[in-house]
This record gives sequence, structure tokens and C-alpha cells, in this order.
Amino acid sequence: MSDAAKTKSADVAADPGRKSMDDIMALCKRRGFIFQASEIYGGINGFWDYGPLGAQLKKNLKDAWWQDCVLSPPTGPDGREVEMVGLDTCIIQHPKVWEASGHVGGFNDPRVDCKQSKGRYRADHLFVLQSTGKMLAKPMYAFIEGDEESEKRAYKLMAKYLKTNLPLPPDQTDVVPLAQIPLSEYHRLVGPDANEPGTLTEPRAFNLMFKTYVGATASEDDVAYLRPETAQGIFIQFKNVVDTSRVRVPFGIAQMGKAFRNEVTPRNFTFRSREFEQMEIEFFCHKDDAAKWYAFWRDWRLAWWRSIGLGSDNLQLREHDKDELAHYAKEGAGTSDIEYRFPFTYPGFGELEGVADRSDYDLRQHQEHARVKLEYFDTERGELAPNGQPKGERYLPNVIEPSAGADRGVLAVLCEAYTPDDTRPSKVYMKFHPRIAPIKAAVFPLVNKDGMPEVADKLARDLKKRYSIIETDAKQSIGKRYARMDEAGCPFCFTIDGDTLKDNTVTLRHRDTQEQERIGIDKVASFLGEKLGLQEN
RNA sequence: GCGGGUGUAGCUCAGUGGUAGAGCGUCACGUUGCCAACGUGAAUGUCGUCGGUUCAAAUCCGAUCACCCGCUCCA
Repeated sequence: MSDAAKTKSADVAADPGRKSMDDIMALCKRRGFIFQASEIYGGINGFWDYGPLGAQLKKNLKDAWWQDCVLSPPTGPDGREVEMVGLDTCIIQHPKVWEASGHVGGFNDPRVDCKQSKGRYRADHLFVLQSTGKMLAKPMYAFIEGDEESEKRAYKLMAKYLKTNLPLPPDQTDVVPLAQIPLSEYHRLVGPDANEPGTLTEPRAFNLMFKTYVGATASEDDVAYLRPETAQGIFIQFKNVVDTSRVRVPFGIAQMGKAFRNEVTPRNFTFRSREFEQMEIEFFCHKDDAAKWYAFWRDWRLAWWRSIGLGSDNLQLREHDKDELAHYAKEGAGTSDIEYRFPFTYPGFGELEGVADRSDYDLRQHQEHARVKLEYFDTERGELAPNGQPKGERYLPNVIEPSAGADRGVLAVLCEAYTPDDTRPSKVYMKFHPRIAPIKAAVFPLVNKDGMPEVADKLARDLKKRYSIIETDAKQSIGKRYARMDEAGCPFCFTIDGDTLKDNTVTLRHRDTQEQERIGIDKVASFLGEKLGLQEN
């Protein structure tokens, strides 16, 4: 901050590397954006609550997403308005949902810790180089699959032990997966980063899902899980939506809601929380069109984040490398992350939204596990019948999934908006896009007498009928009230003064420039409507 | 999970064994007529929590919780 203080606010605003996360967190607490969950009990790791301003900010962000994705969707690559419907499914579903999705069984990969090097490894990524023949009490060397350095190290150590040169005689050693080494032999095992044997722990499972029980008896037969993603609720209701809402492929189903993951390390304020909210679209299309729709959503979602105020320099698109791809995306057209440059990731970026081609993986999995046909009959495809009509085609649609983190979105918006400015009394202001600003406007009587409060109250009441959150405040000096609004990120203030009583004009004060102008009191509503991007008249 | 750091008023922090502090903010009254103005006054703390040492602990010791940083992890 000491550097930032000497810098022009515009420079600081554009450069998150100059913003202090501590200062942003302090403001979030001070102004009631974000509180630590269960704070009076000492807090609870990985959980955060939203205060009055934060709750409104988050609601505005979610409303903007719902508005732009569901109620007023964009024009697709085929030139037509995208077809989209909403859905709201349960946090708790049948346990088999998570078996089908691969969340149970497939992904609670066991980990192995090294007591000496403090390293942690995926057990299925570790291989062991051992000498054959008389194995008793001889050391074995673990290395990481695909990691040449650790593999070379293991061979070098083995060569040293066998007192031979590299390459090792092939008949004296072999390589086996760690899983084949019995626990009783771990005392002979040298870890990939250790220099003595016996430092590796036994493989331990990490289950990232929250476990709970359905029913008051709570026996092991009643185990259920809190959803780790909202997506599966969409997949398992896919058939109902198709059967009841007249949608036709290509179309999307949108849903937002809480999801839960027992993150190993909750970190970076709300960025990695154990309870978080997702805004997900599952877009269903024919396999032949998947690449086209994937590119469309990837680009459109990036543009959307820009439209709500995330600066272009701090936002980037990153295509995943092949080896990064999740199990469900291996067959797809690709995965990319929309990333924001947070102060705590600077100069790197952190994921805001992932856009993935999930192929038909999920529908296929549920079709198999539930033994229910989930195929879609497309009447516009297939070869032509003699009457000139297509015969139709039956298929499992491909899925393009733009999956955004609502809390990460709020955090990015907070970081982007945070603008130190030593020249103004508040020393900082929150430069929210008017569309998502929690307080849209403030109405102040310049002084609390001479008929001004009455006029201000009337204007505020009129505005409140149409716009969310209009602040009124008649206490203390006008400068103090402007400063408070700067920290809350209120974009516009309207001040009633002596002249208002004579000529019906008010002072309009702009947050970002601190400029003032006079406009007619009857123009205030239409001005706000235009600035907030709402229909007026 | 490991290592380092931090935890005192709403916020930022001072306080190294002897009665709990400052600035800012908040609130009230007065004044003020466009940028945290001024005056007067007020409220606010089990010094993160629990335990130990001591005549006496915010201060020393132990444990624990939370947050920050670095590893690790993040389907």
C-alpha cells in the first residue's frame, strides 16, 4: 500500500498487483460485504457469510447472470436466440448419482505423505523400483510416474546400492506400482524426495464430498452426500425437461445453487470455500455441433464477465492442455478457464469459470447406472423420407458446460472495484459497474432543515418503487456522506439544496470522477434507468 | 497435512509481568450550505479460546481455533 499511495489511482485501479488483499478484506468487513462465518465462536475454516452489502452485490451478480442467460439469452452461432430454461434441483440426491458421476469411487484418490520431505503424492502415481532376487531388507525406491527427475533419481540410487553403473542390468530390477507393495515392506521404501527408507505413510483416502444421513435413524444405510456440483441435478432431470417444456436440441438448462467440497486447503478469502455457489449451464447439442457451441460459450461467457465490469487486462481465457483434462472431458472439444488476475494470484490468474465440452459422458453414465433411456429424438436430423421430411435421429446429446463460481465472481468484482485514491477523503472507493452495485443511488438533503429533507424523502420514495436499494442519509456533513457512498460503491448521489426548492434541480454527483452537475429532479429516474441499463418510459 | 507469520474497541494499530490505550470510524446535540469541516458529549473490549506458571498475565509457558504467506492439494 505504501507504494500504491504514491501512485495515481487510475494506475492502481488497473493493476491488481498493487492492491493489497488485506486492505480489501478489511473493507469487506468494515462495510459489511463479507464476514467470517461463525465469527463469534472463533470462525470455521472455509466458510464465509455475506453482510448486507455483500448479499445485495451477490444477488445482483446472480440476477444479471439469470437475466442474460435464461430470460434474455444471447444470439447463438446459428443466428437464432439461444434456447434456455431454468432449473432448481436438490442439494441432496440419490447416492447413486455420485457413483454414476464418478465422484464416489473414482476420485477419492488415496494419497501418500512423506514424513521426511513433507511431500504428498497420489498413490496411483507412485511406482517402485526394486531389486529382484534376494529381496530381504533391501531398499526400494519410489518415483513419480511421468516425472523424469524422480525416476532418474531412483535409478541412480539403485545403481549406487547395487554398486553398478547405469543402465541397470535388466534382470536384477523391476518396477511395480506402489499398490503392489505390502504395508509391511514400507520400512524399506525410500520416498521420491527422501534420503532414508520408511518415511512414507500408508495410502489414505481423501473424500472431498460432505457426508450426511437421510432419516432420523442415521445408520450407514442412510448415507447421502451434499452435492459437489450442481451439474448432476441437471443431467438427471434432462429427460423431464425435454418431455415437458417443448425445448429442442440445441438448448441449455441453467441452474444456480450451493455446492460443497471438503477442500484440502481452503485459502485466499472466499476463493476456495467449502460451501460455495455455482452458476451452471449445461448446453445440449448434437456431437457434430459441439465444437461450434463450445467456442461460442467460451467467448460469450468471457464477454459477459467484461460486461459486468471486470477489466480486460485482468481477465483471460486459458485453454487446458490435454493432460489437464478431467475424466469427462477427454473426448470433448476442449476445456478452457476464464480466469481473473486476483491480487493473491498476481501476476498469475485464478479460475472464475470453466467452459468444458463434457461430451455425452454424464448422460451416458446416468443412462447406464439408472437403466433409463436418456436419448433424444431429433426430428430435424436423419436422412430424408420419401415425403421430404427428415426421418429423425436418436442420440445422446453432447454437453457444453459453462460453470461459473458465484462467490469467485463476487470476489473478482470486489477486487476489480477496489480503487485506492489518496486524493479523496475515503482514500478508497469501490468502482462497481452500476448494474451490480449494491446501492444504486443515494439521495441527500444538503442540510437537514428548510424543507430539504421532505423533498429528499419524496424523491427517494419515488425511486425505490423502481430501483433496488436507494440510500437516504441526512446526518452529518455532505462530504462525509459522499465518502461513505464511495466506500460502499454507490455510483450516483443526488443532493437536494436550497435551489431545488426554487427551480426543481438537484446536484448529481458522480462516484468515479467526483464531478457534479445539476439536473432536473424529474430527470433523475430516467437518468438512473439509462445508467443501470434498464428499460425506461 | 507441513513450515513461517498474525490474533488487543467497528477498522488500523500501540502497549514485554503491576488499574485497558490512541487515531479513525460510529452515535447524540449544536454549528455548517457540496466532498470524512468544527465544537461538545457518548457508547464500544472476558486483550481469539482453554489451561498452566505467578501475590499479580494482553505480556511468560502449553494446547487449541481462525486468518495470512510458502509448500502440498484442488475430480
